[in-house]
Amino acid sequence: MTNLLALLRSRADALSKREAAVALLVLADPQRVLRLPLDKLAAEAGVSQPTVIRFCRSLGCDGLRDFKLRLAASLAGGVPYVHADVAQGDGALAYGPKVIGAAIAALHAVRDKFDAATVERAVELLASSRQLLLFGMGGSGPVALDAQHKFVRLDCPASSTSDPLMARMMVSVMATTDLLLLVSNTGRTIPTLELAELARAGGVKILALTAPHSPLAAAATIALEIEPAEDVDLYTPMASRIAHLAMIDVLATGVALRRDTDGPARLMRVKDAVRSTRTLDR
Amino acid sequence: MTNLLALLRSRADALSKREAAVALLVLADPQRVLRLPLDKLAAEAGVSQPTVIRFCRSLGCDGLRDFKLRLAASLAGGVPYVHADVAQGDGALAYGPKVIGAAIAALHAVRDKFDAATVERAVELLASSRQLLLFGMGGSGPVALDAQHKFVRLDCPASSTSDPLMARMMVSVMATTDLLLLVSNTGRTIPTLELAELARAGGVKILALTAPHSPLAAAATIALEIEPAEDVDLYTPMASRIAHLAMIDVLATGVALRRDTDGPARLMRVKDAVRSTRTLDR
DNA sequence: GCTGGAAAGTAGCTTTTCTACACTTTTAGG
DNA sequence: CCTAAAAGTGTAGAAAAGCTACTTTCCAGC
Repeated sequence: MTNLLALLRSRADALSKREAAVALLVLADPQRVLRLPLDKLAAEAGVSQPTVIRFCRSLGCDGLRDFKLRLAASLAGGVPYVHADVAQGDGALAYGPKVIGAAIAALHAVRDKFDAATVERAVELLASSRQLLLFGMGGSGPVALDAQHKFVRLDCPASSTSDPLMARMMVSVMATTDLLLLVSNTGRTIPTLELAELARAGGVKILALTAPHSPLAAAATIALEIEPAEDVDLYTPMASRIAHLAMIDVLATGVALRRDTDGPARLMRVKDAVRSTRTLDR
Repeated sequence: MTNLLALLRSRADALSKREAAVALLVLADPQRVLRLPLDKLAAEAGVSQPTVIRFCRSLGCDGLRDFKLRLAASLAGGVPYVHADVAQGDGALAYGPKVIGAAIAALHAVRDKFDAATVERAVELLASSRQLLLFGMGGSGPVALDAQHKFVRLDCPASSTSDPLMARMMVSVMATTDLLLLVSNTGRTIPTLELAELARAGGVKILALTAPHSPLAAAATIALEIEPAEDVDLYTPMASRIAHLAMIDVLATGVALRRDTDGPARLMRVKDAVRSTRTLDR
């Protein structure tokens, strides 16, 4: 299901003269077209009713009804968050939704390219390892830390660090039943790659959350590949880091589900342990 | 323009018995409902045609036509990511998109409730402070760390910690031109609240990223409020944490734009500094 | 200028949606 | 416990919207 408006723009010249008149009307004010019935629509475009129907069919719709539904779907969310780069003059009202939109787009991309088989294997690996070491530098540091937080909640012994030296020490004493989870947006961060090498030498399995076709992806036992969305727009930093976090969520969920019998109870226990640090007064 | 499916879920109990039957049908298979005409729809739900119409009106729509258009809009993006709780038997193919969908929904919520005025003020505050201290505990720790990473990139001196004691020491020596950014999902974490108190006593301004109507929101100079989505579903942890991160992105973007003249150049410089840690081979 | 075919329009028909009104069930008050 | 109002639900038929068969118009190539 492609975006109808995008389709319309791209195929506008493949339409006949009168049909193009309808297209013009649609592009001018799509919201309005949704409310207009066939006869008014035809009148406004200066064409006959069947021409409007034919226009819909030319776009691959069943009829006007179907066309309107698809148009509504294309219009959802108000502002299309494709191609909405932040610009110099933007106020908060402009750049806020744009930045959030970029994050949403990144998540959509992850969902569309979601590779269930690989995730299953990754969860398998996570659930069966004795302990976890999480490592990420720079922007990936918080991601590793977040993952630690999640896995500890699920009763998987997990440590995280952003210090390459510390990480090397920890990896050097890891057993083959342990797992190293490496996070790197580019998959080309040298200390991370060196760490992967060290782990391989010691027979420690590696799960990588990184860019496809990167050196890190190649070095990993299992690679969860996420297309980096950086550098597209200087002002929309790190949309792909949100994608990484979402993937961590997915993994944690998978692990939680594997421990199915007492999984919920375990989570509850962790929640209870945290509760006493909260106040209830208003 | 709210999401119709979300609205339907929330107001499901305000409907009459027969109308609820229609609601059930819609929730069970929204895509199908779009294609069904009134009579079949009524038949499937086991109610009369006017009941279906009344159901639509109860939801604030003009009629069935309008209802369908809105439903189509709500469904845009393929899988309906409301009402998609992770269940025990789910495989990766099922829970993956659900978890990601929950994150997307959280971001949509942030975008819909986006308060530009407050963000403008927050950016103003951030841009004009001498230095920044970021604090968050538990799940908010990584968020604070991430924010530090972002603001340092933008040449705002920023530190972050999850250690309350350390934070207290740092706050006690902060000047009134400094800013304390507190992150707390619930807004009820006691150490965070105590830290806020300490800051207030010292005249240090507080920017809070937290739940609306929470004690922390009340204690802050400026509160960026984000509805916590936790506890709704045990297996979808921390969707609201992604919302927090997105808000950090927005703030960082705002600050970057304020430094408009040499903002891009500055960002470039940071990118260059990082580049030498990367390998290009392969 | 004629002809074949594509594009557009006319008019009427079907489907779909909606409304007016009647009946039933529930609720509140005496 | 009965009654009356109110809310909920259904029946039937009117109104609107969408669609199709067929006719007319336009245009390119012979």
